[in-house]
Amino acid sequence: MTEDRQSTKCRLLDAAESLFAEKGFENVSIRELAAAAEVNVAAVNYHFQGKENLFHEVILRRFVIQRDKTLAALDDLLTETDGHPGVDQVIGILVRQHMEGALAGPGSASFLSLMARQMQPGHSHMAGTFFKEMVAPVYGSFSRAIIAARPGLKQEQLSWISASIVGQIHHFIMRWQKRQDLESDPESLQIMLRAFPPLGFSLSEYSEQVTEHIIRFSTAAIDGMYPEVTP
Amino acid sequence: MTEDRQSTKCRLLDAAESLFAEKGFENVSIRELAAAAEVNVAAVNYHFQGKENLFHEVILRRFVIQRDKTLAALDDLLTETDGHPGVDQVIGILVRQHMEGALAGPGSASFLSLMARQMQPGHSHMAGTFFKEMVAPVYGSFSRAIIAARPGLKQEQLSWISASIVGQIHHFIMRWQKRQDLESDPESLQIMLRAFPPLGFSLSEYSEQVTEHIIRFSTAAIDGMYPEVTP
DNA sequence: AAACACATTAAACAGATGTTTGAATATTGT
DNA sequence: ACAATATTCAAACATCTGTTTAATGTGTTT
Repeated sequence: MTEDRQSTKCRLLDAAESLFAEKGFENVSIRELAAAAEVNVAAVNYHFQGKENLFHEVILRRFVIQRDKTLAALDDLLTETDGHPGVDQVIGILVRQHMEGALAGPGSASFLSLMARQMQPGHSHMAGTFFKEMVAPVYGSFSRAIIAARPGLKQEQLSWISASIVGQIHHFIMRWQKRQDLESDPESLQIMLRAFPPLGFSLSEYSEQVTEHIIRFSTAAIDGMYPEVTP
Repeated sequence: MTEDRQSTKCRLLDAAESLFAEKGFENVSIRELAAAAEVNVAAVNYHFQGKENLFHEVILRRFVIQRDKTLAALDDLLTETDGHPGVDQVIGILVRQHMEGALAGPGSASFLSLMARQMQPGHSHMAGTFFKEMVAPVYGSFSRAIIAARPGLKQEQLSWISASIVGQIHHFIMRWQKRQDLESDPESLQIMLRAFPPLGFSLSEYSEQVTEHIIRFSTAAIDGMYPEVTP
């Protein structure tokens, strides 16, 4: 049946995404995967020709979703603002899209965990696809939006700015994920909360606060480094 | 012999640090480790009571070195400036210490690679030690130095600022490491270089440019968000 | 020199790993 | 309804994993 044919493949992809994000590629056995997806152990080799390939398809699928969502959101902003968005609005979209994809998704922490693992040595075969399909389009669209907001900015200045912004985003996401890991170690958790109080709130509050901070921090930096030339 | 007793242990630690940073904990077998260190396979269990423990000792050793270097550098700055450093100087020290530790070390990419792996799920038992021995002291000293530079800043504002700075540092280091991985894939490398030209330079030039950018970006942000109250 | 604790060694261990097999079952096209 | 194709399944495969063993070597102490 056509529906079932996708069913096992799809159940495998879902289970894999969740498990890989949670425990890491090397720490998930095919048998564990098969059990979680309620399929036979041979299914992963039958449908994906190996564990490695399954991993590739998992992150590719998630990347495409994330990319399209971000591109659409940037597009919407440009039309809504008649091509003249604010820097804060553009940055806000980038932050929110990443936060949602990383902390909301099915299984709570899927996208950025996967991406972090993808970034590790040993998985560099996927790096090419990742840059071509994910980084390049999103970065291009983001750059155009920022330039629409600040026509004076040069390409190289933009490279630095976006790197600083993305770096902050990933770091704040990582902090939340680490916070979750430390639930089992109350003493360490307390130390972490003392050093970074915002982690004491709920996920949605944390997301809001982080978003607002990155926007304020980054726009202030941009304004300070490259003052807007308003005639 | 006393000298040799340390020799195998030390060779094992060195080999482990390099291999773990390069390939990741799970992707290095004890036999591989033993071969690299030119010791017997049983040595790691004899001296470290297991692979996991060896990993702990490896990152603990590196963390202590890194922590002490950073604390000393911050201390020096405070005495040199009679307790009144500039924000840019304080940030500069944090950035430079991280860049050196991450990109210079023996085996080229040791410290931050290890730290990134340590941050992964499954190694949370070390997270407690990490926060108590590494994050807390460095963050405390860094905070005091920043407050010495900007007496008006509140603790919570400091939390956000330092998170943004550390996030940038880690991200720029990660970019350089990923750039190295892509040497074998010229096409992807070219895409990466087009999106982020600074990676086209040498490591030392990259470090300098990154340091300068983070300092400028972050001080501009701080100045913009929390204007200095100069009477 | 004998006794001692420590270190190194090659070999073996038990278990988990990814993958393959070949038969059984289900789905499809005609 | 029948043949052809696609999928599922339990079992077996070879290999690699971390760890242990028991024997041998090494330097120090008595």
